Amino acid sequence: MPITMKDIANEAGVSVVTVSRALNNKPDIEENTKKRIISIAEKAHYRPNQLARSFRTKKTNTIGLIVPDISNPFFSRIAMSIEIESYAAGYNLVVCNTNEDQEIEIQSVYNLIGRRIDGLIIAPVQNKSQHIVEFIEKKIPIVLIDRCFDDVDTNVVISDNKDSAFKAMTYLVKLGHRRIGFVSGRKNLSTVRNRRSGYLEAVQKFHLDENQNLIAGNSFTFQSGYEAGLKLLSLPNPPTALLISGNMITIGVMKAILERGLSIPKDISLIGFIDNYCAPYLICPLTSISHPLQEMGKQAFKLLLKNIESKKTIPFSKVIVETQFNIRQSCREI
Amino acid sequence: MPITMKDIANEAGVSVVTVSRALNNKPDIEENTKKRIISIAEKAHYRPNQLARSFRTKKTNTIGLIVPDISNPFFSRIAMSIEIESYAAGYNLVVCNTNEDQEIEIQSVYNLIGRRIDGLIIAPVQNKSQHIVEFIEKKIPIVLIDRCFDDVDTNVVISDNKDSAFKAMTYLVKLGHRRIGFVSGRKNLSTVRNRRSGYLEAVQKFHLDENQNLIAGNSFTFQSGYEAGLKLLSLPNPPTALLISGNMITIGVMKAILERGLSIPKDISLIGFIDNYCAPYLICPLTSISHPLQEMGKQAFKLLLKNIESKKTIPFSKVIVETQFNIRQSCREI
DNA sequence: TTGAAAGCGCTACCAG
DNA sequence: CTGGTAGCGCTTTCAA
Repeated sequence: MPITMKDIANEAGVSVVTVSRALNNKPDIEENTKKRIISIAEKAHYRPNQLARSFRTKKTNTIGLIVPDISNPFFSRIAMSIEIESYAAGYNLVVCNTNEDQEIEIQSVYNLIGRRIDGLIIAPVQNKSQHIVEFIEKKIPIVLIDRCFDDVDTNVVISDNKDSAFKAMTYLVKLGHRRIGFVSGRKNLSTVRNRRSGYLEAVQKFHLDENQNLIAGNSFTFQSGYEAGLKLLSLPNPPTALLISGNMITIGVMKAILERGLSIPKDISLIGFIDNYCAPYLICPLTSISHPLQEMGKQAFKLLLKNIESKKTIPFSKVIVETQFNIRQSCREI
Repeated sequence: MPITMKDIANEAGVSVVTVSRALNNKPDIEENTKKRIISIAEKAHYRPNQLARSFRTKKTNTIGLIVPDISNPFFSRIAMSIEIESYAAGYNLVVCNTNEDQEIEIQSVYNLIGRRIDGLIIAPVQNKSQHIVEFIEKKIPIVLIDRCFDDVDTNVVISDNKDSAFKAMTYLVKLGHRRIGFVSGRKNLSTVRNRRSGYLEAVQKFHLDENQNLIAGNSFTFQSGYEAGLKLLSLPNPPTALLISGNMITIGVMKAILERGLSIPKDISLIGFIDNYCAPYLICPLTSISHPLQEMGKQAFKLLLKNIESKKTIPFSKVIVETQFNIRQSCREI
C-alpha cells in the first residue's frame, strides 16, 4: 500500500489537514511544522495520490491529445510541441493513437472524458463527429488540429491546404507541365479535400489535362502511396508531374518510381506535402509543402489553455497557419 | 457538472448500487432493471468517473510510457506498437516525452506514480536511476526498453548493440576500409556505450587506424550529427567510412557530407544505426542497422502485462532482440 | 434481487 | 496557526 497523508500525519504528530497545507504550500502554517512535514514526506518517498486529489478538486491538470498516427512524423512532431508547451504550463499530456480507426477514436474520447481531462486537442479520423459534439456539449475545452469538420463549429488550428496545393500546381504549370497527377490521401479528410480542390481549381484554370485516372490513392499509408504511384505510372499516357498529398505516401510513391527504373526529376517531377526532416536528403531532394508543426502545436495548446483557464465559455477561434513552399531539385522544366 | 450514478439512479428509481451493478455487468440484477438503467445511461451520455472508480478499486488500467524523444521515429514507432498492444489488452497508455532531460523524466516518473498507473515502460535518459529504483521498491511493474542500467536489476528489452556494431565494422573492413570514424550519440547511454565498444573491439582486432579524433559527437540531435560530420571531414586525414550511432544524427552527417560537396559512397562510405522508413530512399540508400521496433514494443508490453497480472512478484526478465543488417548502396570497396 | 453503510485519500470549510 | 468534519463518485460488504 502506498504511503498516504495519514501516515505522514501520524509520524509528524499532526493532523492530515496540516500535512495537506504543508505539502501544497498553503498559508496558515508554521514554518517549522511545514519543514518538518516536508522532510518526513521526502524521506518516505511520499507521492500524493493524484487520483484522490483530482477527484476531490475536479481538476486533473491533464490534457488529452488524440492523433491518428503517432508514428507519422507529422503528428509526432506536433505531439512533441504540445508536450513541451503543456509541461511548461504545468499540465500533463495523455497521448492517444487511433491508428486512423474511428471506433478507437470514439473509445478514446469517452475514456478521456471519464478521466476528466481538463481539455482535448484532436486530429479526428473523420467522418463521425457525434463524440466530438458530446465533448463540446459537455463544455470541456477542445481544439481540432489539422483536420476540421464542415458541420461542427469549434476551435480549430488548420493550414491553408487549398491555397498551397494551388500554388504548387502553378509552379508545375510554369515549368511547362500539362498532365499532372494527384496522389490523394483518404478522401473524406478535410485536408485532402482542400488539397484536391486546390488541384482541381488549377486544372480548370490552366486548362490542364483532365482525367479521373490522374487522381489515385485513398489512404495515408506508405503502401497506399506505393500502389497509387504504380497505378499512375502504368497509365497509357502517364503524368509528367505528381502532387502528393502526404508524408508517408510521398515515400511510397518514390519507391514505385525507383522500382520502375525511372528517375526524379528526369522522368517525372514531384511535389509532396511532406514535413519529414529527411525531405532534403532523399534520393532526389524533394520540392515540398511543409507545415509549421511546432507552431501548430503551440497555437493549439495556447488556444486550449485560454479556454481551460477562462471562467466563462469563450467564442470559438479559427487559427489558420501558413504552409511553406520549399523548392528543391525534384521538379524540372518540360 | 457531469452526470453521476446518483443521477441515473434517481431517474431509474433505484439505488446507486443497482446502477453500478447494471453498468459493470455484475450478477445479482434483474435483466429488465439492467436494460432500463443502461438505456437511461446511454441517453444521458453518462461517462463513469474513472478517477473515482480507480481511486476506489486501486486499479487504473493505465500504463505509462516514458520516451526521450517522441519525434524520433525510433521511439514513435515503439510507442505506436505499445499503444496497439495495450489497447488490445484493455489498457490505456499515457505517453510522456522527456526531451532527453533528466529532470523532466524524474518529474514524469513521480507524476505517473501519483496517478497510480499499473505499470511503466521507460527508455531512460540515464544517468540517474534513483527514481527508477523507487519504482521497483514500490513494487510497481516496470520494463526498461532500449536502454538499461549497469547497476539496476529489473526487466529489460534491449538489442544486441555491441554485436551489431562489430558486424558492421567487419563488413567495412572486408571492403578494405582501415580508417573508420564513429559518430557517437550521447556517451553515457548504454546503447551508445555498447556500440562504441563493438567499434573499439573491431579497431583492436583488425588493427585499424586508432585515433581519438575518429570518434565524434555526444548527442542524438540532427545538429549534433551535422557538427560531428563536419569535424570528421575536416580531419587532416579524414576517415574513408563512418559508423553512425543513431537515427537523426545519420541524417545530420549526410547534410555535412553533401555540404562539403562529397558524395556517398564515392568519397565516403556510411553505415547508420537508422530505423527510419525513408532509409532506402535517401540521397544514397543507406546500409543500416535497424531494430525490430514493433517487436520490441510488443515484447515490452507482454513482459509488463505478465508482471501486472501476476499476484506475486516474479523474477526479472532480460529480453534481447536481434537487429537487422541491411546492405544498400552507401558502402563501397576501397 | 436490492439497498444501506462504509470508506478509498484528499481538500474545503469552519470552529477553535 | 491547527484540526475536526464533510464529502467528491464509486465499489465492496453485508443485511434485508
